[in-house]
Amino acid sequence: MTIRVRFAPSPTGMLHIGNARTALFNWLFVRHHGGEFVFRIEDTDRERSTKESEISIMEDIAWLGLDWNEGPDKPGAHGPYRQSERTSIYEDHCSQLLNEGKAYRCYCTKEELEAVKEAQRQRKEPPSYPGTCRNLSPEERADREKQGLSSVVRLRIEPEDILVNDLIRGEVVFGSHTLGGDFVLFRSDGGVMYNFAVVIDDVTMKITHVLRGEDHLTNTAKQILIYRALGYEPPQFGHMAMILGPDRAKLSKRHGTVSVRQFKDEGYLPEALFNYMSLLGWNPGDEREKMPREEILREFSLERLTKSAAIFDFKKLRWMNGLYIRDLDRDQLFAAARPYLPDAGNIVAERGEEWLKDVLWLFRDNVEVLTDFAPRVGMIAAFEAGEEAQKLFAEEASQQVMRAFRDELAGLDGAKLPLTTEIIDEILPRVQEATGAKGRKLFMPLRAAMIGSPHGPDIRVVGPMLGRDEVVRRLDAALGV
RNA sequence: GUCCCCAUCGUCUAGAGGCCCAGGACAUCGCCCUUUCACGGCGAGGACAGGGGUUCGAAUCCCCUUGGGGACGCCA
Repeated sequence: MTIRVRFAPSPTGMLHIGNARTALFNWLFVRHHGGEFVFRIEDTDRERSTKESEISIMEDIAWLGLDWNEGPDKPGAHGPYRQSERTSIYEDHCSQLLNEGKAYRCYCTKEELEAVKEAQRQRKEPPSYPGTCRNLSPEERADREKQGLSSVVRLRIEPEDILVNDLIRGEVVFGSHTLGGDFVLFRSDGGVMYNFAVVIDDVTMKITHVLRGEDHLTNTAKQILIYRALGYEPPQFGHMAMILGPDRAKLSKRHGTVSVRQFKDEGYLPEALFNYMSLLGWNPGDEREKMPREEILREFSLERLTKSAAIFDFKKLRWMNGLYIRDLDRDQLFAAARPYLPDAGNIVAERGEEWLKDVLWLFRDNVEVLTDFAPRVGMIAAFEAGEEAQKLFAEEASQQVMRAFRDELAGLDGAKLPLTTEIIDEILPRVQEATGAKGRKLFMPLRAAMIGSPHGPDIRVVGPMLGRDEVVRRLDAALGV
């Protein structure tokens, strides 16, 4: 039997990093075993679901390098793949349960239910549906229907222990009485409830393995009851540990960057995010951390999943992203960084693409995310002196160094141009001798004048990139000429 | 409150009874490389939550306590 997994987000916002990791692990598992990946959209909440987020979620999953065999955009044998298009399937199953007496209609109002719940809270009892409409006689039911009362459909639960045989957690037992009573399958407005839709979808889509977050563990008990009522065989379940924020609470917006789109916008590489996420709750069993996609895929196994929740370490992700940036060759770096340079168009028009590539290459060791390039490139391309540079310029010693260097350059024999590293190496000792400045006293003012910051790349390399005239111009500017 | 899950450095983790007075990585600090910053290299500090068992021997198995998380919707 081929293994089939699914990723089933609800399109109510950007792809969250927790969901992305769920998708990633499903993908790793199924691709490792040569199975099929189903993309399903859980849009039964019509209020909050939007087409835009459906699209953006699929884009982001694809950006991460994950692919799927069936989905809203890839019709297959088990569609449709949007829950909003499957209502008749749910309704049929619901009628079946109603006819068999395994489910029943409940006419309680929200107010009545809320009052019951409140009373239970007062008594420090767990909230639970009291079963008011559980054993309505046919007459009572007809009476309520005649009154035009709206109803929900509830599943009839009997006292029993429900065993969840979890791939990751082992055997977990739930008493059915802890589930909050007969739960709702269909809303009074005719909308299907999550747990019911999921079961029917997973069955009809022939899903064999359900890998999801641990927050669904209690749902699993309910879902097993539904499988049983419907007479279906449940799939294998595996509940993965959660990802937490630095405060140990479920990772959410207030922790900062939590959507894949945001990470992309902030200049993270999909390879880095892929690698980092795969290490949250999984590891290859040895000391490897930076692993290419294929290697992770090859070695992935459910047995190596961690059971405890992991705190998302933004710093470590940044570090790893820096590693991946340094893996890029000159052209790849240019392609990757260009979208993050607001001025790229002008710079290329003015100095050419090769020049920009040189600059990016020069800064690649100083950078952790792609957005780090912009300010650096900006300084060198447009020469905006930063605060530290300004301070240096004000010093008399710096002025002397800059003036001496400027005069040397300005007086350069035309035959010696264009400016090269060798020429600068000839000039530097003379400047040093003339001013008595050496070490950082010598280099920092010159660098600040050239790129706008006392820190950064070797001026012996930057000089030739800018050219003699431009360097002189910048020195003049720094000297206040 | 009830139910469920989890528990090794600040963080991610290795560890499936002796190889562990616990290894790696991020972060932090120091040194080296570098006429700057970074990269890179080397090094330091830093953990088996507590208590009972089981065993010749426990980070590893069992129990309790504590701590953390999750779930208790006519949301998904």
